[in-house]
Amino acid sequence: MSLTHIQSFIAVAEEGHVGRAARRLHLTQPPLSRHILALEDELGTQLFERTPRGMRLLPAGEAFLNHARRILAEVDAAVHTVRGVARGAQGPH
Amino acid sequence: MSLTHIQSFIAVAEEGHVGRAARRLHLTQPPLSRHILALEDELGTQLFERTPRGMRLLPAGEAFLNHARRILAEVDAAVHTVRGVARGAQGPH
DNA sequence: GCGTCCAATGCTGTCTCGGCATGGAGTCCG
DNA sequence: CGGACTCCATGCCGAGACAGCATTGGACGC
Repeated sequence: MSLTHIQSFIAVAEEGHVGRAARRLHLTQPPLSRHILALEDELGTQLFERTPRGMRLLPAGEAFLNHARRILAEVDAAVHTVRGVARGAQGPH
Repeated sequence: MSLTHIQSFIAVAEEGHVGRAARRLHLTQPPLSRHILALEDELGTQLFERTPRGMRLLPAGEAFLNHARRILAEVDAAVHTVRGVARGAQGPH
């Protein structure tokens, strides 16, 4: 499980389509497909239903999506907070 | 920025010592030291003060520690939630 | 000053990972 | 039917990342 995998998952969930998600992430389809498979393997359950049209979220996937977004948001908040603290402690003299 | 780096950061912050943190993570000291340096580089500020005794958190590091713990906790929650949903949707027939 | 203890760095082998090419399943239309 | 099309999955390979070993460099304490 890595932040990259989580990002890939969100993109696929939102696009419903591995190929489109790949373009959005400036990646190609095979590695992205493997990210999803790796996640499903690690979590021990399928997150998507494979349809001829693309990928549809399963209930487990819906649940994971909520957490996934929160994780990335928290990472983002961490970066901004730290930069703010650093600026505050060092910037204004 | 990766979950591994975040985990490394927490261990060093809690141990105040790269070597001890390395043992705790079943890792050696050099890669762990590089994890911290990579984080500091990415965040654009130092997180620790290097003392002859080890590593002491700077204010930016304290701020990051809070977020870091929340990130890992959220990841953990995600895993458990998904496993729970999968169990619920599949286990009881 | 010398031994000790710490993190940082140089280097190397291995493993990961992304991209290319291809496979295989399902669907639609003629 | 059958061929074309659209998906995701997989085999393969080369580049880059990363852990570990060995060593350096700096700071204390005696």
